[in-house]
Amino acid sequence: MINRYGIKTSWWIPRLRTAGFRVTVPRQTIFSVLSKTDKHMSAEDIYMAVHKAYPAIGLTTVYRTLDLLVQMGLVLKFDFGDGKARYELIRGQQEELHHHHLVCKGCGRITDYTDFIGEETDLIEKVEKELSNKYDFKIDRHIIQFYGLCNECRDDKK
Amino acid sequence: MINRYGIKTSWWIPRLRTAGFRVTVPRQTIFSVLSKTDKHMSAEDIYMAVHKAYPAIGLTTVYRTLDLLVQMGLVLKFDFGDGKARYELIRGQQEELHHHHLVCKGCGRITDYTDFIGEETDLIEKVEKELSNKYDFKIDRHIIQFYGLCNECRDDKK
DNA sequence: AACGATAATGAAAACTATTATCAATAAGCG
DNA sequence: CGCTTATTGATAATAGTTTTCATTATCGTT
Repeated sequence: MINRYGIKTSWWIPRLRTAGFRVTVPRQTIFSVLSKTDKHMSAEDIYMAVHKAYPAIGLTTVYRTLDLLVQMGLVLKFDFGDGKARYELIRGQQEELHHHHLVCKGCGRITDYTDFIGEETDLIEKVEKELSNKYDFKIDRHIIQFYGLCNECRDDKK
Repeated sequence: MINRYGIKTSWWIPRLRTAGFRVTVPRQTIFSVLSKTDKHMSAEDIYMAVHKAYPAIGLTTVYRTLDLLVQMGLVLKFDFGDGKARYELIRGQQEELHHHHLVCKGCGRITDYTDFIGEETDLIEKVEKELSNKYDFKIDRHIIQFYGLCNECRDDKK
């Protein structure tokens, strides 16, 4: 379905409404950009993409909307050490809990991986449980990131 | 041994010299601060500690020296999501490769843990190997962090 | 011990990502 | 359609870090 602004309505709209927020053009546009990519975009990236469709939308609003989406639990915010935050739409429950990355230090390319997640998940859960006990911590989130060089950024390939 | 500035000489001094760098008062002072703590200090923290002994040492030099130490592989730089980098002296080889953290989102307290590292290490190595193959990535570093609330920052303790 | 080349330093300015301010705009209810 | 007020966009402000550049200090040589 298309609304009066020519933006496709989405399942998250009712969630916005229910939470007492207004459904606005910027919010729909930003969500739409996130929903159409598998990239790990920065606020600036998203701003530029959004800008193409609606040049009037400002960077401030992009930041505010991203915060909102993170608060609502629809988007994950990551830091890969290059000084800017990256945002990624959550597409499934499993993905929310175990979302691990492979980061190329050369080109900055980020790869989500879901392989070996089963084994990892088991161990992570065990470690979380034991750490919680030993250090009396209530753990609710973890980050696992591998850093290295992708094939494009290596020159050891003869 | 104590040098002419009253600073204890340290094993890393020869490494500095060998790498062609000069041994200076700021560098020794900064290294000394890092070597005497088990905290995860920010550049500002280190600057303030260093400032007590040598008020003339500037923040810029602290940043530069920390970069140098990271480049030399003597210090690890971490990001725990509060907008400032943290630095930690590497004390052993094992520590360099598997250095995992527990971060309290309330007070920001950071705990190094070495428990379960054995099991973790095995799995991490396996995952690294398989990811390297599958995605043709050369992995040389990883980050594992657990986020939650420590006992002090929880109020569910009756 | 003094000299001299130049690496290292410190103060200040510049930079970058992000956040706060505030008047103008527009969503959604009646 | 109009009213209330959440939301927006432009701008300024902030915080951590980096760059610039003239001054200082290290260390091999005298």
